[in-house]
Amino acid sequence: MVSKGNQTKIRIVEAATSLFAEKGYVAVTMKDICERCHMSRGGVYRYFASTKEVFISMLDMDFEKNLEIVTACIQEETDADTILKAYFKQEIENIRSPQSGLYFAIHEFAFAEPDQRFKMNQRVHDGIRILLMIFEYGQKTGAFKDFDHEAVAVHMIYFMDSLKTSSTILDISDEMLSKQMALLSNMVNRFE
Amino acid sequence: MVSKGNQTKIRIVEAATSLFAEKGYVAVTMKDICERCHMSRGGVYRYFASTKEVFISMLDMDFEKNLEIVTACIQEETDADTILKAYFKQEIENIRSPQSGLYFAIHEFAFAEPDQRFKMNQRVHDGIRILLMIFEYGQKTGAFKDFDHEAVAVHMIYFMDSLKTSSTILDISDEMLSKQMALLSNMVNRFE
DNA sequence: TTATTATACGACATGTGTGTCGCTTTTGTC
DNA sequence: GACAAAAGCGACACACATGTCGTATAATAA
Repeated sequence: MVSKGNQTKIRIVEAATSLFAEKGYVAVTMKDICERCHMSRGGVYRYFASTKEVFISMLDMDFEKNLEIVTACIQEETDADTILKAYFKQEIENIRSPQSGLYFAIHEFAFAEPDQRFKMNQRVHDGIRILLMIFEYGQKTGAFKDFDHEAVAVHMIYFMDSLKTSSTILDISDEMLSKQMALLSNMVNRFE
Repeated sequence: MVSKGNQTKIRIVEAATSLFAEKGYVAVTMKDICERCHMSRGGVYRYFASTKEVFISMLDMDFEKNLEIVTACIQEETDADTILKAYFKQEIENIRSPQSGLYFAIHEFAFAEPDQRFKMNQRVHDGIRILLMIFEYGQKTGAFKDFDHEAVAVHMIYFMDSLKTSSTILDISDEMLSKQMALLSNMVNRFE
């Protein structure tokens, strides 16, 4: 028997995702979610007991997707510098996406639900690990100069996070955005 | 006649501030504030009609304080590099402060109240302006190398913001923190 | 001391979200 | 088509925050 319930679950999470992107985490209610996915309270509560559960589900789905994209990106490209550029480009797309409000919601979630903060730490840590892989590869091939890999990785992740989290709130021009990426590139590339 | 009401107003805002630092902006209710400052609903509502008003009051007070500190810092020190270091040091103190949750609350406030986002932009803009002043001074005296002042200022502000905003959520060691400050210093200092 | 006014109180009516539960509808199987 | 199980519904009781308003208390002036 193919479960129809799983389909519904995805439908609910997708509806909730758009809500989280618009209103953040705390402000979204179960009632909102019910309305957005055109279901009754009873229907939604069959699958999720709280917005917290919905959010966790969303995080898990989103995370799988992200990991796929990045690993595909790494295997496809050959030059370390090109990989890094592609990585930056992808992040810029995330910043410019209408869904970018989600990054703020994730922060809010971590703040509001202390028992889930390990997920944020996990997320950050994974991001750092990916950058470290790129750095190591780039240094072996001579594309990158000598620098403190970990510190720079941490720096990039935090900085990107700031851009993503506040993209809904603050205006930043395309020009400034590419200047920022150049600053980051300068931290690893040979030429001054 | 010396107004007692103004004293009470400050008392309310101070109580609310500690709440915002603990729970963020959205999660704090008027009821919470009443309890924290040991006043009745009627008493508090005489001064503020909503948590939004309380928060705005808090922002204004906090802002004045910050401006004073920074300008005092600039006038006191002589060497540009020392000024920058002092600036970093102050920011680290903010990150480590038990009140650091406030930075997240400010983000949440800006996200939740679109009509108040201009205040955030103002805040960021002022931060950038201060850095630009330091940079200009530093370059004149030969302490700093040649670089894109605006881009680096924007970078520092965003990066610091990330550290402050996520300090409640993520762990970062003292060692890593000083490494990060070194990375920022390298963006402006002469030696490689 | 008394009158006046600013300050503070807390009960109340209202609005809104929560989670449950018995019932109906749909789906899949025999 | 009949039956059982899964999926979906929406009314209900409950919890909680809001904002108001008549009353009480404290502060100040005459």
